[in-house]
Amino acid sequence: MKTRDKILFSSLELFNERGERNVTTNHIAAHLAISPGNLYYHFRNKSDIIYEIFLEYEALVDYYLRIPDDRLLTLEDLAFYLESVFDGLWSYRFLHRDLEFLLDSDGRLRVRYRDFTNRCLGAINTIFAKMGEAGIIQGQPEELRSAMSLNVWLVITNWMAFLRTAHASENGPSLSLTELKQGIYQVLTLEIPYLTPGFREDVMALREKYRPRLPEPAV
Amino acid sequence: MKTRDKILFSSLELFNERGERNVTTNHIAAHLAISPGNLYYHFRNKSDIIYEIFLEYEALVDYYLRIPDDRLLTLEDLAFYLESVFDGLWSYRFLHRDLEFLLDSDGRLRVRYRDFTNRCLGAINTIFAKMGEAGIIQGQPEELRSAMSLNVWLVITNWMAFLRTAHASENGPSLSLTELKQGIYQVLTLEIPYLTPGFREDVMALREKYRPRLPEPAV
DNA sequence: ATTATCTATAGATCTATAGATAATGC
DNA sequence: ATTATCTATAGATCTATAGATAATGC
Repeated sequence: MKTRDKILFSSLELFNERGERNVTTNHIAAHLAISPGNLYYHFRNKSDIIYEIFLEYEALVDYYLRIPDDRLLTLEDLAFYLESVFDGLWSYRFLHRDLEFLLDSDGRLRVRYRDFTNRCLGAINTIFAKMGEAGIIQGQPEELRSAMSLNVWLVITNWMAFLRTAHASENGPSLSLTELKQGIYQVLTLEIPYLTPGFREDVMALREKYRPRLPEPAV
Repeated sequence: MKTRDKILFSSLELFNERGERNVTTNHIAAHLAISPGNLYYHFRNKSDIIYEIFLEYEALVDYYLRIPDDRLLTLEDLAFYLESVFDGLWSYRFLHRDLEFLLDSDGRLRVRYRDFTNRCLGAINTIFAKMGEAGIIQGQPEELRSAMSLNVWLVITNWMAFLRTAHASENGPSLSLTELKQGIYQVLTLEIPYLTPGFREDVMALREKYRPRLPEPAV
């Protein structure tokens, strides 16, 4: 692997593990056993590294959210979308953690992220519409569908923060992909009232697969 | 006002305006025209300041979420809960922005915040149950109600991040309380399918008051 | 010749404290 | 006497670059 790619790879790893805020260019260089000077030869600064990593994330999610235009959606499609999106969130989990700061520090990223969000919202909206066509959920007026799509987005993008802040033990936050995917349970909860009788049972069974195993801490 | 209180007040102000990450103890002292030494006489470090501010926030939200046990809930109660919670979010908006880092840096705060979250989730759950009793929404099995409460929490706590990251213009994020309260529209969207015929119209009218005025950016 | 890497470091912060001095309360 | 404040600074980072050196490609 070229040094430039190694830097991107290690940065992602360190950012995810320790949080972007806790990782400096020195840490990244030290982790790769290269000099800081070398790192700065390949990237102008930390923002540039983050920008490149975001581009990877964006491409991945755009790829996951492709929507077939020649056939109806199936339950398998729905399961794939949910699994994939949470896989993506997991692989680039540092991004959503410090997102506001990152966007404040980099105008390019701000614009790009805004467009990305709108594209995702559009995709969720289309998925809802096509689930209506496929008879999985009842059709909804456009306005309700938009608001529901936005709620789905809010739940998806906030689930990890919830796990890390509310759920974690005193010992510090150790998050697993399994826990993260319990977010799917929450997303499907949003759809329950709209399920059609023909698909209700199957969707509820899908949802059940992601039910949190461990009891929540006492309320 | 005593210096100690001035420090808390100014810190909150600066944190909200610029983000906790961008505000150092030096900035706070300079803003108050006192010496850094003086600041450290009153607080051991920045974490201590944040902890005290969190205690204020916690007390405020706990106060807002009190639930009457001698009468049924009304629509006015519902409107009050929603308005108040978003007011609280606004006044202490820096907290949710850098929450994960703050909890990682302060174990006391981590435990305290976890308990706070669970208390809030419990309150939302109880409010749902009492709205069922009052006939505003249909009664729900406990399990669905818990999952719905959690979704309400996720939408509430993530709405501001959404505004700041996705909605903001290139010119940088200028967020208003009015925009923030459009989150109420999203929260009430979650309840639509559960509304009873007798209250449906009134709740939809309440929701309508918070509909975003400006069109969302094109998707 | 060009590309990649290292050494060394200037300059900018930031945190937190020691020790002196001023203000206040009894 | 005690409480509040200031001055001055040590020590710890971190970013980013200049300039030297090594490795690579034609």
